[in-house]
Amino acid sequence: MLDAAAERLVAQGYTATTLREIAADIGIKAGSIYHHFESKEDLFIEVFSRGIEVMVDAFGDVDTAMNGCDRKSDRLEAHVRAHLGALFEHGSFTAAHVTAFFTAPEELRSAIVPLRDDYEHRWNALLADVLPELDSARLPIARLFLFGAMNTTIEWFDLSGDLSLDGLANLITVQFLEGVDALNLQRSTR
Amino acid sequence: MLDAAAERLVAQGYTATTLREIAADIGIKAGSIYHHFESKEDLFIEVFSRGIEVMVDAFGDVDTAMNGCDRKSDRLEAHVRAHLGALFEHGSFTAAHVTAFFTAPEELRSAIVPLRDDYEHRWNALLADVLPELDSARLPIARLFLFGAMNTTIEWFDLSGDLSLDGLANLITVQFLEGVDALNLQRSTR
DNA sequence: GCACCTACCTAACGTTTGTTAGGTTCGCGG
DNA sequence: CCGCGAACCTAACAAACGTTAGGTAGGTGC
Repeated sequence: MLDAAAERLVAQGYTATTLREIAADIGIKAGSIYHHFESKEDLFIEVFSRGIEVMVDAFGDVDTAMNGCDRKSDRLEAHVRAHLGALFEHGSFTAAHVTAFFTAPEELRSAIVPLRDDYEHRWNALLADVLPELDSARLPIARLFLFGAMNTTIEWFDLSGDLSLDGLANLITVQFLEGVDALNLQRSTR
Repeated sequence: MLDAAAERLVAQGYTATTLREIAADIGIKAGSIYHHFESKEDLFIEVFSRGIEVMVDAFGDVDTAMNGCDRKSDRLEAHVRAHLGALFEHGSFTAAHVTAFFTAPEELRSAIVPLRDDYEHRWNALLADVLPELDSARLPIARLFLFGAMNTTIEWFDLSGDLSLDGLANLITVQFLEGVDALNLQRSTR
């Protein structure tokens, strides 16, 4: 049911997604939703929260797996890959969060913001470690650039296309670190 | 009235924006809108179209103004600046387009897609000229990275903050061309 | 002064929305 | 076999939506 809600969110946004649609998707009636959630807002708070949860979990997994990693660019790339994985490989929760969060009403958003901040702080810490020479005031901006590149992939990237998620993660990381000119050097990434 | 519609779009998305709200914003009643537009869809087609129009015009202005420009990175930066200008300095049409386009119904979107394609082709041509050494298959991806960085600025950039639009355009261009490490060298851009 | 057009209003229409109260079905524990 | 709670349904509610028909005020041209 949360899955169905997330998929509708991605396709239609918050207001256009009706409880009757979600109910029909899973074969029940709209009124029955209120046996599991107190309101529409309550249901979607859960969906958005899980979207962040997936991202945070993926981030944590990479952190432990990459514990003794020497090359910092590899660590960054692994985290980029994890973020993209959350977007494309773990259901629609994260995708729903990224695309539909700003279509939700204010009250709902403010309940989610603390979770978002937590995830952003992790990335800030990561970037501060990977790029120690970067001015700390400029660090959040660099993160926003990176987030922009990663999150807008939902609007165009196709999992079944020629480019794999690993390849995409590599492209984004290289482009982020060394600029667009370096893209050509990364040909044979699968 | 189109302005009011665009501002509502930015704040609430397509479905959550009602004709009664727009009417109230400009001091008329909802029914009166139908004297100017055939339907809600019709009204927002006009709004989205103007959003692209603003971008295309800004692009064209830079193209003529930068005609005899030698340094290609300067040309690119000027275009980035123009795109950001369309987002922040020319009303809410472009901002509405970027934030709310995917919240609109399919039929409306397909009426706008040709205009979008036109704008994207201009950017592809520009990037092919500025970055001749870049593999042409990778060029659209580079453009999408750049668009991602530029368009997500709506979610965080503040015109009244320390960073100016010129400075932001410079940061994005440098980051795009040379990578995140180069950001530190671009301090004193006001 | 008459006709006409533009811009707006009033008042309603049919539909859809989130939500609720009350009833039904089914399975498990005792 | 009984009781009970979880999961679901039915049927309706008020509110809000896009939309429409018909009417009104003011200005313009003849």
